[in-house]
Amino acid sequence: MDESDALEALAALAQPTRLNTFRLLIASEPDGVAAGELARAAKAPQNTMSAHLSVLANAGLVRGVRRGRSILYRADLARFRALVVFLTQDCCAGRADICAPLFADLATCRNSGEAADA
Amino acid sequence: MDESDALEALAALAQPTRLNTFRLLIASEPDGVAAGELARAAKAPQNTMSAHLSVLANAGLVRGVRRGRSILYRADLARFRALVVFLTQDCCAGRADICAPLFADLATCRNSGEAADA
DNA sequence: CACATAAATCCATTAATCTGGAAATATGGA
DNA sequence: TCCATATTTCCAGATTAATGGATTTATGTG
Repeated sequence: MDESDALEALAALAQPTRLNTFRLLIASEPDGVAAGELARAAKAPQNTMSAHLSVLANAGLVRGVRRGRSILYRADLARFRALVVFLTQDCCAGRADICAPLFADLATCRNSGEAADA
Repeated sequence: MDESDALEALAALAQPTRLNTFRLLIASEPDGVAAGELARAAKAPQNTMSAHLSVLANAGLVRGVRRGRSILYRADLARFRALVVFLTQDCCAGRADICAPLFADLATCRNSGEAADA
């Protein structure tokens, strides 16, 4: 993930329909959702959703594979993580003091998914 | 940080001059950088940079305070962290399995700022 | 006050993005 | 083969974003 990749990913997510679609796809991992169902969920025409999916796919954030007559889209979680890491590296590089509160914030998120554990 | 805030922040960062300016401002915390120096650093005309700073400021990612004749801009780290948390919550909510690799990725970043520690 | 510096605002031009109708392509079934 | 379904591609109009010249506002200095 270089700067150009990050810019493309940020631009892809900086659009309401695409952000919501991507969130839905993350929530739908690892099953994926067909293009038509994504269009219905977003209340958008099929060709409009297709254009949005193309933007997300070009940014590497989603991928579609044909499954019968449908094309099943899935979020690329590794790519998404790479984006988050790219962003956080800006504040972390040699500046853990600045970045530390981020780990505190994320800790809540982390624990919410773990059963009560050490 | 609601969805609308996140969209504005993403759009603000999805532009080369603004992303680089924001990264410079993070690196310059807590001192800040004057608007004119930011324009020089980005090799952009002063009014163009002013427009970009206005976008970043409206997104809450930076803030400018007058210091003599200059206006000193600083990154709003809390807001930036809120954006990262907003993004990661999508994959973390009840799905720690999906999100776990993110913490592994960020751990490198975390340790790079800490002196060898437990 | 007169002048220089720093940044924002105004404005117009250009470029990019969003949107959706219409047509094309791909798959599966009778 | 013929038809229905699912999705993409093509294309054009409408909206929004980026850019930079000229001007204006704000501040500091002599």
